Amino acid sequence: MPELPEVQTVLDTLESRIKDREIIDIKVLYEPIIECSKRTFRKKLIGQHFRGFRRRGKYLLFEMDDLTLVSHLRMEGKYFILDEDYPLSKHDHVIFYLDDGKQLRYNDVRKFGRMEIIDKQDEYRDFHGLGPEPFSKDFNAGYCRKYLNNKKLPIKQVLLDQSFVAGIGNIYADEILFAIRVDPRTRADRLDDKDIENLIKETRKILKRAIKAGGTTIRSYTSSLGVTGRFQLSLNVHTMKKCPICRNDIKKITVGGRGTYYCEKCQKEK
DNA sequence: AGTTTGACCCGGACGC
DNA sequence: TGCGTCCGGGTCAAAC
Repeated sequence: MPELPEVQTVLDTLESRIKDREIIDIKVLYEPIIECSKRTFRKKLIGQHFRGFRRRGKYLLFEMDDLTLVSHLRMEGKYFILDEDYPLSKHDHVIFYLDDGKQLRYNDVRKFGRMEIIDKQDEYRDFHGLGPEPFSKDFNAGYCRKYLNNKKLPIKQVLLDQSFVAGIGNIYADEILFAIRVDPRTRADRLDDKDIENLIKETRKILKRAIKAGGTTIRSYTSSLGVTGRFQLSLNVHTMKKCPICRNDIKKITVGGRGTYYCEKCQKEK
């Protein structure tokens, strides 16, 4: 499931492939994907060009001439850039016909992804109640301390809360907590100043490393594989069998309804 | 009133 | 072959 680094990779890839292309037609094959009506969607977007490619949390923001097209991939959303004669997949839900003869196809097995159109001048700061970007200066020790102080939920659950910090999903939450040696079930308000400092530092380090790994994907990108943003992640705990540090078995538990991997030897509850 | 939980949307994967 | 169950990101309603 695409998290911040994957979304960034998808955006970078699409920018290199469709920047300044015009949408000359649109087919919506599965309507619930788009937040507005098919008519409105087509009317607003046909004739617009892909000018800017930005990200907010896990949202892709396509800045067009007069509006912004927002796309969320949720679980399995993917974009493909294909020739018009390429066979349609049963999971292709929205097709953008581009002025160079290519098609941008949105493909989503789970049909969980969503697209919406927003005004261009909308500020993305409060977008969908998202918290600060992990790389922004707003995501600092003071902010975290204040946010976590009155949270009794497991820290893992708070990391997944997009209003705390934007862009972290299940995989990176596990990796971040492993990196700072904190048990995922630890009450958020029990993290001390050192933990918080580590949390910020490791979050940035891990996401940055993943984005960098994504750059490799862009270079090796082929249209038939789709712009998935997926790449070989070097994971330490998530879906792992053995702890890379102490070689003990990695435990799998449920925290806040999510599958959670951790090492009971290396990650301590506070 | 603010915080936390849970249902929902889907279909592939997996177990029996 | 065929059921039933599980999984998950974000939203929203319900419960605490």
